[in-house]
Amino acid sequence: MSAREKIILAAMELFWLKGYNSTSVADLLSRTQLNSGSLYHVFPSKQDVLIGVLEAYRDGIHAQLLAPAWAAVDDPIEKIFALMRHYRTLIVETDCAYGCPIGSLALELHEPDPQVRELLAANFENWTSAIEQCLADADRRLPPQADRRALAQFVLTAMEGGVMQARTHRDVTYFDRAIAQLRAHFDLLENAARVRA
Amino acid sequence: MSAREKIILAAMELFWLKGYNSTSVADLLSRTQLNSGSLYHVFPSKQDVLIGVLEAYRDGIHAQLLAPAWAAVDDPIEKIFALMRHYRTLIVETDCAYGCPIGSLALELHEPDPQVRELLAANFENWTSAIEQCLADADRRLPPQADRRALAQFVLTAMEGGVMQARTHRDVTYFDRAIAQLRAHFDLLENAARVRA
DNA sequence: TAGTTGTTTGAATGATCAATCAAGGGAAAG
DNA sequence: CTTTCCCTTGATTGATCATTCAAACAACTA
Repeated sequence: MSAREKIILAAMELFWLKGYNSTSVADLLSRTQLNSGSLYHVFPSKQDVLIGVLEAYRDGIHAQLLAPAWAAVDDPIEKIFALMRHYRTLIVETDCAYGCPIGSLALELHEPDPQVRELLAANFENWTSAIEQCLADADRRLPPQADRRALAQFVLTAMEGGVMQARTHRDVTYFDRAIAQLRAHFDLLENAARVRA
Repeated sequence: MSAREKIILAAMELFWLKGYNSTSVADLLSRTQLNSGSLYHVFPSKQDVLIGVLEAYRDGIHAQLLAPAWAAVDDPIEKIFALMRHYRTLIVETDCAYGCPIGSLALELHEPDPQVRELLAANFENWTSAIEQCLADADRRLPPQADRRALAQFVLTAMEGGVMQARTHRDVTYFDRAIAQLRAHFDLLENAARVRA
C-alpha cells in the first residue's frame, strides 16, 4: 500500500472520528507510522489530504456505500430505505456517535476553500443522483408532477437531519422517527399516484 | 454590560461564524477588549464559555428567535413556515454561508462533554417543543393518528438538512426545495384529515 | 562504477494555543 | 486612614500546531 493510500485511509477514519480541525498531522503520522517528510512529499498541505479524502468518498460511493446497502434489494423505492437502514446500522454500531462524514465536514468547515466546497457539493450531488435514479426507476409509482430531484434531495435532508438529532440525543429513535416520516411521505405520494391512475 | 455578557455575545457570534475550535480565546479577547485574566475570572475554561453560549440560546429561543419570526402570524401551521422563512432570510443575508448555530456545534463537537451534549439536546428539544405546540394548536387539521412529536422533529430535520445543503452548494434553492417538500407533506396530511372528517 | 532520480528521515522552526498568576486598582465597610 | 473584597492587568508558560529541509537512502540508468 502506497504512502498516499495509507494517509487517505487514516485520514478518512480520523476526520470522521474527530473532525478535520481536531485531527493533527501528528495524529495522521502516528496512525500511519510515517514521518512528516513522507506525508508532505505526497500532500503539499493538510488541506490537500482533506481534498484527497473528499475525492475518495466521491469516487467510492458506489463500491463502498451503495453496493453493500443494495446487495439484496431490487425494488427502487426499497433501495432508498435500505440505504437508510444502512445508516441506521452505522448509528447503532457507533453507539449513536455516528455522523455522516460529508455532512460533518460541511458544517465544521466554515470558510472552506472553493475546491473543498465544490468537493463537498459533488459528494452530495453524487448521493442525490443515486437516489434520483431510484425514483426514475419507480417512475409510475409517483405522481407525474412530483419533482424527482427535489424529492431525492429531500431524502438526503431527512437522512442528515435524522443523523444529526440521533447523534445529539444519543438515541437512534430520533433517526427512526425521521425515516418513518419520510416513509409516510412516500406512502402518501404512492397513494396519490394510485388514486389518480 | 458585564464582562460575562460581553463574552457571551462575542462568543455567540464567533462560534457561529468560525466554529468552536477555530475560535481562539485570543479572538474572544480582541473582540471584547478584555484581558485574559478577566475572561478566566468569569469562565474557568473555554468550554465554560461554550456552555454559557448554549444556555443563552436555550433561554433566548422565544425572545430572540420565535417572537420575531411569529410577529405577524397567527395560524399555527403558518407559524411553522414563517419560522422557515425566517431561516431563509438568514441564509440569504449571509450569502448562503448560514449554518444553524446549534446544528453546526452539534456536528463539530465529536466527543462533547456530557453537559455540552445535554445542552445541545436541550436546544433541539426546546425548538421542537415550540413546533409541537403549533401542531397541537392545529390539532383538528391533522390526522388523529399522526404522531405530533415525530412530525415536529421532522420539521427540525427538514430545516437542518435544508440549511446544510444550501450552505454546501451556496444556493438557497436547496433550502427552498426542502421546505417545499415539507409543505407538500403538510398539505397531504391536511388533505388526509379533511377526507376522513 | 558513478550518476541520477525519487523517496524517507526526523530534528528543528516559528506560530498559535488555552490557561496561569503575581501584582495592582478601586470601591465599600469599619 | 485602613482593611477587605472583587475584579483587572498582561506578561508568561508549556503544549501543540502545521510545515520545512538538509541529509541519508534506495532503486534504477548510463
